[in-house]
Amino acid sequence: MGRCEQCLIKQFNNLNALSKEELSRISDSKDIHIFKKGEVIFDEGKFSSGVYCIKDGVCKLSQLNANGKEQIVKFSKKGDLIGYHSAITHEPSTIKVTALNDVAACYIPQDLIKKPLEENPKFAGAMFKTVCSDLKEANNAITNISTNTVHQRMADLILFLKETYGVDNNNTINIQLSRKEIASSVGTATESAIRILSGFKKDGLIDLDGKAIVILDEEELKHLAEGI
Amino acid sequence: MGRCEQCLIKQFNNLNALSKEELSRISDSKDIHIFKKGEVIFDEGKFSSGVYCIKDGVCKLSQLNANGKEQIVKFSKKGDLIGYHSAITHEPSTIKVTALNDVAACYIPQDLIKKPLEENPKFAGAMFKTVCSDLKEANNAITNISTNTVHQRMADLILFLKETYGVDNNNTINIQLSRKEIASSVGTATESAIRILSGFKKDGLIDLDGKAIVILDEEELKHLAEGI
DNA sequence: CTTATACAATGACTAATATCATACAAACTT
DNA sequence: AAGTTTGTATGATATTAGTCATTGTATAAG
Repeated sequence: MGRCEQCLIKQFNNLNALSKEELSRISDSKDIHIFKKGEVIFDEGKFSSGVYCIKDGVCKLSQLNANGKEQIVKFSKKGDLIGYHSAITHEPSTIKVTALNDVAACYIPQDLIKKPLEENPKFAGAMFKTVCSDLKEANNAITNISTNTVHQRMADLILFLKETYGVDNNNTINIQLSRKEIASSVGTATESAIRILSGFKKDGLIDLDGKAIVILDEEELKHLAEGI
Repeated sequence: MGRCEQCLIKQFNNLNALSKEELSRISDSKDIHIFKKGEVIFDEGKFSSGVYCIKDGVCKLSQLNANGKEQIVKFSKKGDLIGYHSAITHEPSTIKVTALNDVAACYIPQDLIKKPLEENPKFAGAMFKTVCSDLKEANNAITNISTNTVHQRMADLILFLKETYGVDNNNTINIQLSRKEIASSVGTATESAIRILSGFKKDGLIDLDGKAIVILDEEELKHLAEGI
């Protein structure tokens, strides 16, 4: 198994703020896991004894409301550290993390994150900025959901997915979500999500091939997202 | 002007994790401000060169969407540190902070916060946990707004205001918001907010006297908030 | 290969919420 | 005090989005 010291993933996260010794200690204890599409990595309400560093694949971070309706609050990116909140505060996790495709992730026992967080100001500062940035995004999501229409948010999601996961040379977005997941991210009913996607296709904004979404008219999607 | 070392407000925030020296340095440079009701303390898009420690009064933290519609993302509590994100990252503020009543706040130049954040692990850790907690709340708000009805969110807001700011011996909530602000917090149109409040009054859940809200049936409000 | 199960699509209908219009009351202005 | 602006309230209507029902279509399981 590869060593953290050589791992290129840490270019994408805060682990590159760690010292050689700290990294080496993590490397000695870490454990690589492969999660199959659909597998739950962390569950809401459970305690986590460590943190996952996402090497490959994409996860959804979601919450259930009182009626069991799911809301996706975030999609992970390569390098994301997952589950640090619960590991640090010793509170049960408030989010559920599920693999959207096959995910390779390194499990890091909580102590090896907590210690540098207390002792390494560079790492602590980087983590602090990351959480601040997540908070900023969450606030934007609140404003987006409550002041924009479902159409706008759908256009916004499509653009976000392109921005975050890229497209192939066919302009097909490099991540496939079910209609239900799209609905849970936008914050609408599955049928509404399907209808809006069909509408976008009819209007020539996108093309749909099963779960694959092809972007045809990015400019118009941007206009839509801005409510013009 | 009082010294931070003696200030009781820091029982409510992370400044009590600072050393005597750090506190003393802040005390030497701090500056107490009084903001009148309605005054803007920080504006969205502006850079902030420091942090405010709220001693007294309540602020709303809000964002404007593309069409100029306001969304309140948070209400401040006594002791809250406001504006640290912008001060630390040197990015323009993504939120606007407005006094909802007369607010007394101590201005602390950013360096006196940034330095302890880098050098004092206890303070850094406390701040980290605070942001994590804010993030958790923001995620809950996302789920709440997109999966619950306006009625539920209104009941939820009323209970939150009671919980956070308390009631007098008449069961009147100790903070007064305009109907527009209530709507901006719940994420609905002002008319809808007014209609729902009138409905709650008609159903004997609350009483309304101008901007004052009297809680009459807390149990039923809780049921409503949970969607029962 | 066939059956079972989950997912996608669409129509019909209903419910929730926003918008527009108007009236009145309260709070400032001059 | 009269006028102006801002906030509150409510009805009528339009729009949006959710729910229920049905059909077709993949995908998985036996």
